[in-house]
Order: sequence, then structure tokens, then C-alpha cells
Amino acid sequence: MATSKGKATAGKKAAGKKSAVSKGRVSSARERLVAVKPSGGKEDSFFDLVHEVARQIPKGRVTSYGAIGAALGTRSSARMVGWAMNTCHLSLQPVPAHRVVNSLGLLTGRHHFNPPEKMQLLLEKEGIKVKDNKVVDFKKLFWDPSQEL
DNA sequence: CGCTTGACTGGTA
DNA sequence: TTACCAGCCAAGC
Repeated sequence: MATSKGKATAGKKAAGKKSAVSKGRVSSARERLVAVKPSGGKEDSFFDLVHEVARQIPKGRVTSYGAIGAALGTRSSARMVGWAMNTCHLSLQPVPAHRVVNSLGLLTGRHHFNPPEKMQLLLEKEGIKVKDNKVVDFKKLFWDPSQEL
């Protein structure tokens, strides 16, 4: 799948804005995500980054919060990923949050959907079987962003 | 300005 | 085996 190099000259930093990314901890994956972003990397906040990764999840596949965090270089910040998903609905573009589950394959975030059963419904619609709030063959359907990106 | 919570994860008891 | 604890970073009160 010829991945467009893009090679966006991401050298410009939104100076003045001190919101998020104040430590300056950037990872290579971040540049990659910026490259695939339709906006061309206009937004570089951790939240939007998480949203972007979620959008890269192929239909019929799922991933975990920790996997996304690991792809961004913040493996231990799985919580932040979940927190970011909380604002995913605020994103200008749709985010398939239903494809993001925890490491156990449990639909822990379904309670944030409207209605809650929507998450399972969307997954089943894509061919993913969900039993007892858990993704069937989760290990098989697991999509690793750090591996695919 | 500081403490609590939160869609997580992995390790220890 | 399951249950609890500590780490992580950001937003809300």
C-alpha cells in the first residue's frame, strides 16, 4: 500500500498556544500521523492525534487504547487516549471510537455512546462479533497502529 | 491554585 | 485464580 511519504515540512509550531504539548515530547509517529492528516497537520494536539489514529483503523478491525498510546510514544498514557476519545465527538471529523476497546477486547467505552448499545451495533455491522460486551477473536481482529502506520 | 476523577494497563499480593 | 495498587497526563470543580 504505497504510503505517500508526504514529508510535510512540519517545522512550524503554533507558537503562542501553550495548550497541550507543552513539554515538547514529540515522537516519530506523530510526524507520520500529521502526514496522513487531511488538514496537513494543522492541529497537533494529543487529542486530535488520537482521533487521527482512530480514523486509520480499517473497517472490521479494532485496537486498544494502549496500542494507540504506544503508537504515539506514550504507552503509559492509555488513560489520556480514553480521555481524548471523550472529546472525539467534538472533532470536526467522525471518529470510529467504536473500534477502540481496552486490551481485553471489552467495550468499556460503550457507555459513552448514544445509545450505549450503539457501539456493539456498529461493530457487528462491520462484521465484528461481540459477545458479552467483548470482541470475539479480538486478538485476530486486533489492529496495531504502531505496526501498520 | 490544588485535589479528584477518568472510555487504561501491567504488576504484585 | 482474582483483587487491588501504582503510574500516567489532562480537564473539571
